[in-house]
Amino acid sequence: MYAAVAVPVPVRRLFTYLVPTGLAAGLAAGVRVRVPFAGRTLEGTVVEWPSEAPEEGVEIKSVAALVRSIPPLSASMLELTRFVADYYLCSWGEAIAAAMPAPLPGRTRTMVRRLAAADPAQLSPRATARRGLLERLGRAGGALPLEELAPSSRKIARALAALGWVELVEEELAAAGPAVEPAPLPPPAPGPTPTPAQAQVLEQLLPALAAGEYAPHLLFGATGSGKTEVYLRAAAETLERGRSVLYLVPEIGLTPLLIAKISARFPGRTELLHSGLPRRRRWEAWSRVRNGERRLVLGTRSAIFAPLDDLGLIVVDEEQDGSYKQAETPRYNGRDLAVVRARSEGAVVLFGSATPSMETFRHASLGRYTLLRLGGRIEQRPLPDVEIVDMRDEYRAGGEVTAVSRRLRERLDECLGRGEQALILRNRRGWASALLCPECGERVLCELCSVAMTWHRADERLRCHYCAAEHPRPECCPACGEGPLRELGEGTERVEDTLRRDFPDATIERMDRDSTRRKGAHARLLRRFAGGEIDVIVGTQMIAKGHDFPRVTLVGVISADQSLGLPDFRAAERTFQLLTQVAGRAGRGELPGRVVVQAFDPEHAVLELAARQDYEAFFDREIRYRAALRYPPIAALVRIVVHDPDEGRVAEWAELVAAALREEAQGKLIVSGPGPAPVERIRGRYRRHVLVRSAGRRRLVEAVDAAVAGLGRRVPRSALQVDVDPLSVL
DNA sequence: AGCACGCCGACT
DNA sequence: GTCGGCGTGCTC
Repeated sequence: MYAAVAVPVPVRRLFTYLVPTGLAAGLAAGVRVRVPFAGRTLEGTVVEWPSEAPEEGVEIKSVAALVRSIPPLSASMLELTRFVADYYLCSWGEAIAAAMPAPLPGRTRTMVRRLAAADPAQLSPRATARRGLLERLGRAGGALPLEELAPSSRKIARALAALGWVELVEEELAAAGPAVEPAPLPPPAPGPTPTPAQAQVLEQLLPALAAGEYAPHLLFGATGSGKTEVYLRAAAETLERGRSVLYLVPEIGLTPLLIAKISARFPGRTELLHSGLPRRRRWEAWSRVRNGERRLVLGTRSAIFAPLDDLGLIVVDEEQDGSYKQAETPRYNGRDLAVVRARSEGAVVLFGSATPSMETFRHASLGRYTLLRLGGRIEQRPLPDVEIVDMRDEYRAGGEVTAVSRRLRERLDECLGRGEQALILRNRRGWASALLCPECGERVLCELCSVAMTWHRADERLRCHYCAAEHPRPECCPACGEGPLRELGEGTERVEDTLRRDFPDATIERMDRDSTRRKGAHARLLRRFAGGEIDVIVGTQMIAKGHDFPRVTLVGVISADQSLGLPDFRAAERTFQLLTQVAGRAGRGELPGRVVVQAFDPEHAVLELAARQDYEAFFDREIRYRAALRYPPIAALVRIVVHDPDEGRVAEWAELVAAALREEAQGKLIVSGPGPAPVERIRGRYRRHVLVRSAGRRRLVEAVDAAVAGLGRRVPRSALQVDVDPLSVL
């Protein structure tokens, strides 16, 4: 009897194992097994039952053990992970690995045990490493776990095992699983009465939930329009009908209020699932869901794989958020998988956004998704009044020009005078974005990446934002030796400093990745702001997400048009979303809001559309641009990055990749490149990319798969990153 | 990915 | 002769 096993290695195929008679009874599709693989033992998943052995020439090994502590994957989860493997072009084993919590270390381990025959005295006097290991084993009572040895010592252990001096044995560790006794569940709490707008949307949504069939919806409503209550009502309805609910959010850290709200509303039914949980907790949570003890999962991207059965509803809040896309293999998009999963399970999908992705809004406008419009802000609060400031006027006016315009200063003055609060968005960390040599015109670049290093004055370090490189500020230009260096571009630190000078009596704090690095710092900052201890927060895009601050009446945006210049087809979309989101922070309470947007190109259509908060006009404009250039969502896109420390090899391999794709394309795909990636070098690796586009996504992915497979040995697979539906091409 | 295998240079 | 460093190619 044979089993086809998916193992977590980047090889897009299954491996066949013999099933020992003793294990045959417990084996079924979806069961975890330990199998010998290339000299080690891996945990894999049985996915198929081939009736015959693979052809000649390979020694078929046997399944080593059945892992009983992990419940088998359900048929629908096998189907979903298989889809991930075939669509995002990774191995099935990698897809399964992404779908489950990371293995707990020490369920089983390999021990190196010294055998009686081992006598260090018989070793050659030069075999110091071997003798050392034998002696170390002796001191440790004869055995050590292989995983505790350094890689070089592992090699020696294997050599000694081949000589018969030590043996490698699998040791089972006691799997401590706390027994959970099911408690009777308290009834769900009633929520607030829906507003008329919410009630109207629910009137359309509830019949879809009652039908119990696949039905995608887009809940389109401004920040503060009350989308959360619609999600919760839909969840209550689904649970009521005995089906389970999956509620996805971009980042769990931003949702403490939501967590509290959901647990209060559905006591005892909710499970939190995200990669920030400690491994053990993650396994416990996963098991509770798998066992059916919890029927509502709130989680981030990877929770799309939550082992819920009879799924009736998937909520994807802030569906446009880039966090739904995984940056590493498998590069899946949780939002897109929501559709795949809902379709196969007959569930309702509810996407929510004030600024939907171009993809989702297009589906809605073509009628593929039901568009649910959630009108006006709660209690009919008006949209904020937006002013666009032309920064060129600041220079024309003469005098000292800082990142904070005269208009923004006036507005801040008024705002603080009324005892209200303000948020200032500057989407760039640090003090100065670059240090420039006035003599030779060079900027201080990272040694490993083709980007300028950022000056962080707070801790006096020059940092690369692409790799870990950092060093003190050079006295003079590293290129020509002249000095001193000039500061270019103002980041959050500098803006914070400027504001402190301009408003010495106000309490001003900064919120960016640097100031929130320490655990709890982010929450503490927000708490102080909510409590009125802070008047102004200056920060990066993280200030635009989550949280409702009723006393914020002013939002300022510094260099709003900067991100429009990025060489990325989504630059306008991202800028529009960020501006709309941050503008939505102004005037959420009783007080009216005001937004000051500073730009060097104030007439840019995207800024004007964002100022009017006119999403649909933005969509119509942007979709025409995407159509003209054949970019998503009009065409499907796959990006292949070739990267390696050797520039020549990258160029050569990228040509091979492009040639293979053109061969495969047969004129039916658009193959662009190869060309340098906009960031040409990261961490010492040169990068060139090829973009492939096509109207039909299935055909596109199959062609890329065939082309990459056809490259065989000519291009090492590890030098390629294949990104299906990339969010950015930088 | 990560492991074995094989070839090379350093060291004894 | 060993040993270990690194490039290549395979893993049931």
